[in-house]
Amino acid sequence: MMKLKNDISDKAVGRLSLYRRLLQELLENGRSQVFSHELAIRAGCTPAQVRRDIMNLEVLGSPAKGYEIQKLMAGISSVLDSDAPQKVGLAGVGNLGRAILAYFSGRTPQFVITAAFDSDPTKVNRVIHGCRCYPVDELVSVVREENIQVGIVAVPAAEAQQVVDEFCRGGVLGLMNFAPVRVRVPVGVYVENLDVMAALERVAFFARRLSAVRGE
Amino acid sequence: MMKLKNDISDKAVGRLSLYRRLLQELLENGRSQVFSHELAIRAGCTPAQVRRDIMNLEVLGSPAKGYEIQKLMAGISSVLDSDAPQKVGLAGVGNLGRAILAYFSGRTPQFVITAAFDSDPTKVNRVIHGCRCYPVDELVSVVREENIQVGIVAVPAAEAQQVVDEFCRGGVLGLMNFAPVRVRVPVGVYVENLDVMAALERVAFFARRLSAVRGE
DNA sequence: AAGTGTGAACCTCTTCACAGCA
DNA sequence: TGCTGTGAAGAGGTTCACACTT
Repeated sequence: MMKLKNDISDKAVGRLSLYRRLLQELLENGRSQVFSHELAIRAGCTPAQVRRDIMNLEVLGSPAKGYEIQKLMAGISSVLDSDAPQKVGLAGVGNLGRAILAYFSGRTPQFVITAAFDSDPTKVNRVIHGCRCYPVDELVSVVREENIQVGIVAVPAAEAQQVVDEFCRGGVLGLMNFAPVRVRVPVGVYVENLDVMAALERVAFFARRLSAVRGE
Repeated sequence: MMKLKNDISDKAVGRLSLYRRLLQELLENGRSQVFSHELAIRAGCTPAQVRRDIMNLEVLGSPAKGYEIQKLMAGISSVLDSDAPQKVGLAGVGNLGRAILAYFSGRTPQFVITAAFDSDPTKVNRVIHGCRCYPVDELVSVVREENIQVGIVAVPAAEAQQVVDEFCRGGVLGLMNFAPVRVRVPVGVYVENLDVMAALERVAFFARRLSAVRGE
C-alpha cells in the first residue's frame, strides 16, 4: 500500500490558497522574493507555520534571499490545481448564488462555474454572470454530461439534501454546502460546510468573552 | 485570578449552534427527548463528541430517556446568547450583503442587523430586507450611537481593511470577514474569516485526492 | 547577523473505554 | 441492556529551538 504523496492537512491546504493570493499581490507590487516572516504577517500566522506549510511544496528558500515568489506560486499550483481547469456546478441562483457567480466569474483560471441550476422559471435558460442557468430537473444530466466534479449548494435548507443527492448521482467528487444543515453523502464524496450562522454565533460569543476579560 | 467559566473551544461553540438548530427541528417534529447518538448522526459527528459538548452546558441526561430537548436548548442559549439581542452592522450591500440580510432578517431573535452600509449612492437611505442602509461615511458614528458590537464585512478585498478599521473605531468587539484577505485589528477584537476561495480550493483538492484513492 | 529546514515538545481537540445508573 | 459522564489515551496541528547556510 503506497502512501499518498499528497498528505497535506485540511488547514494547510486552506493556508496555501491564501498564500497564493498574498504572493500574487506581492508580485504585482514588484517583489520577487519573500521571507517567511513577511508572509506570516500578511497571513496572520507565525513564520514557523509558513515554513512548515512550504515544506509541503518542493521549494527551497535561502537564508539570504528568502523564497522566490514565482517558485512558491508554481509549487502551490502544482499541489492545489488539477491539470485542467476544474468544472464547478452551482445550485441556487438567489442572492448568495449570484454573489458566488460574480466572485468566481473569470477571476479564477483553476475553477470555472460551468452550470448553474435553479427552480425559478424566471431564472432558467438565462445567462447570469457568464454562466448558463438550467432548471434543477436537469442537474443530474448536465453534471454528468459536462463532467462537473464539484458542486456548490446555495439553496434553502429544506432543499439542500435533495440537491446534494442529485449532485452525487451526477457524479461530483466534492461539495461546498452553504445551507445551514448537515447533508448525507455517499463515501468518496468530500463535503465542506460553510455554516454562516454558526460562524456568526462564534463571533458574538468570543467577542462577548473578550470584552468581559477586558472589562475585569 | 478567577478562571473564566466560559472556557469553551471555538469548534465546540460552532457545534452548539448547529445542535440548537437540529433540536429546534426535532421539537417541531413533536420530539421532547433525544439521545446523543441521534444528535450525532444529524450533526455528522460522534456520540462521544455530542456528550463532550453537552458537558459545557449545565444539563444532565438520563440513560433511559437521553436529554430533554427543552433543557438542552435552554442550556445552549444561556451559553451562546447575550442577555439582550446582539446588534450587528453589515458593510457592503452587494449580492453577498443582501444574501446575508435576507438570511438573518427576522429569523434570529439573538441577532439583529441594525444597520447596513454601502458607498453606492443608489443604495443608501433605502431600507433593504427591513434594514436601513447608511453611507459608509457614517459607519463609525452609527456603530457608536447604536452600540453595534459585531460587524460583518462583505465588501470587495480592496476596501476590507478600511471598513474594518472603521468598525473598530466605532467600537465593535467582533468581526466576520468575507473578504478574501486577512485584516489587522487591535487586540481585544475577535475576527472570524470566512474564506470562500480557500474553502473551494480545499473541496477541489480533497475531492481529487479521494477520487485518486478510489481509482487505484 | 539573520533566515531556513526540521526534530521534538507542546497543546488542543477527538475518540476510546468503562464505571455508574435507570 | 443500553445510555450517560468522564478520565485517559490518541490524533492532529502548532510552536519551539537549534543546527545549518549565506
